[in-house]
Amino acid sequence: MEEQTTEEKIKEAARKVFITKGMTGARMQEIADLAGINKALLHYYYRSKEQLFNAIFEDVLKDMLPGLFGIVNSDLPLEVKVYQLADKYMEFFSKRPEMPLFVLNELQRHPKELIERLHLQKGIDLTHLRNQLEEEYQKGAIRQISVEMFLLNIISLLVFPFAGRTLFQNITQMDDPSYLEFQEQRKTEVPKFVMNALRP
Amino acid sequence: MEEQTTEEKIKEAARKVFITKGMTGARMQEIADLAGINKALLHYYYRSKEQLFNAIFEDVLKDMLPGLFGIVNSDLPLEVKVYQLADKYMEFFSKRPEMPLFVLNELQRHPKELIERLHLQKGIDLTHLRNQLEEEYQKGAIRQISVEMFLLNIISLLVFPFAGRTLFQNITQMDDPSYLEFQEQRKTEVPKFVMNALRP
DNA sequence: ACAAAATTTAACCATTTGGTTAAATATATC
DNA sequence: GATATATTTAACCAAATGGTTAAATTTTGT
Repeated sequence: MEEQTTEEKIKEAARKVFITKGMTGARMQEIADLAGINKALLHYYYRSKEQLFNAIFEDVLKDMLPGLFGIVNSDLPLEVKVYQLADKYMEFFSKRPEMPLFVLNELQRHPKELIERLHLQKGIDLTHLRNQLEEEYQKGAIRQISVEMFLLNIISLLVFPFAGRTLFQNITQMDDPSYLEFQEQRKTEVPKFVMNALRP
Repeated sequence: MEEQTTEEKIKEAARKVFITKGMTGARMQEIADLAGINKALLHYYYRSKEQLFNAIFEDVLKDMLPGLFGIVNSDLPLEVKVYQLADKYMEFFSKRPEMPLFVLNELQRHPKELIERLHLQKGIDLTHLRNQLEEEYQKGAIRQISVEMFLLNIISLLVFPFAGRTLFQNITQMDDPSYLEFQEQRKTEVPKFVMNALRP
């Protein structure tokens, strides 16, 4: 049936608890319970909450970011790239709706330690995308825009709807099924919106 | 000099601590210290941490949302509205950079109690903006777009850069001064981007 | 000056929490 | 079957934390 190692059970449980409760809100006991083991064994695998959290957080980031870099630095035409980014990321976060908020949150609350130690610190090479935007601009295909502006706009449009879901649903009085459908629409609407905005 | 009542000192301190540490991360002792009083007096004013938190959270929301409703439901032309929203909200959050993440976070972590009790539950009437978008579309001034799509796009573009600042700065290796300048640019770039995207 | 309200002091309490320990038991490995 | 590793049990600890209490002191309003 399930060939799940104890460490995997721990990681899965820890991930769930940390992501839903945050580092400060998470309880070691709850993680142990969810993993179906006891606290002693939990500490047998990870000496401290901090250590466990760091392991999980690194996993989460490794899960979340490389895909972004991959598409961004691919040789796809700009428009295809935008559509693929939207599709891939909305698909990804649809299965992990609380992940964005969790990451943003922990990143803002423990900036130094987390960032500097996590392999994250190198950033992503934006040269390729920068050139691509410049070329499209020279061709007259799009208006001028900096990589940073372009990237942040896309990321905002893709990620915020997950992080801000509760707020937005409340403002608009949208129920859950409607919001799911809405998000499904956005997989194509966001790229359309972005490409439209880029027209000269 | 400073005519600050004890309750004001408490609220100011609690606000700071809650916003930077979150409900679970905040400590009553820290709030008392920051307010320049002692724990006994803190409990003399607010019987429990939860009560204090609720008071603060309600304040924060009242601070944050009505302005949005105001502009959205005003009689301004669409384009002016978009520019004003951007300017007002980026100005507002520039002075309270951690507020968005705090609100999103607490809202997601205690949905029922917070939402249902806070006067928030009524939502905002979108009829006016919906009509405005429809009229502009009939005039051929913009392409067709739902209020929800329009609103969420704007909010995403305005709010995410604050909530996701750490992540984005790390991805792009942008330093603090650059990011401030970048945000300043966005006050006009975001409305431009949105209005561009709306062209038929 | 007097009473009421605000504030401090300081000790105290119960609970939660991360973490430890040691012995017992089960499981795998050789 | 012996040995090492994994897991449980259960008791325990120290620190942190939210909260209380009662008495003393200060401030304020009348």
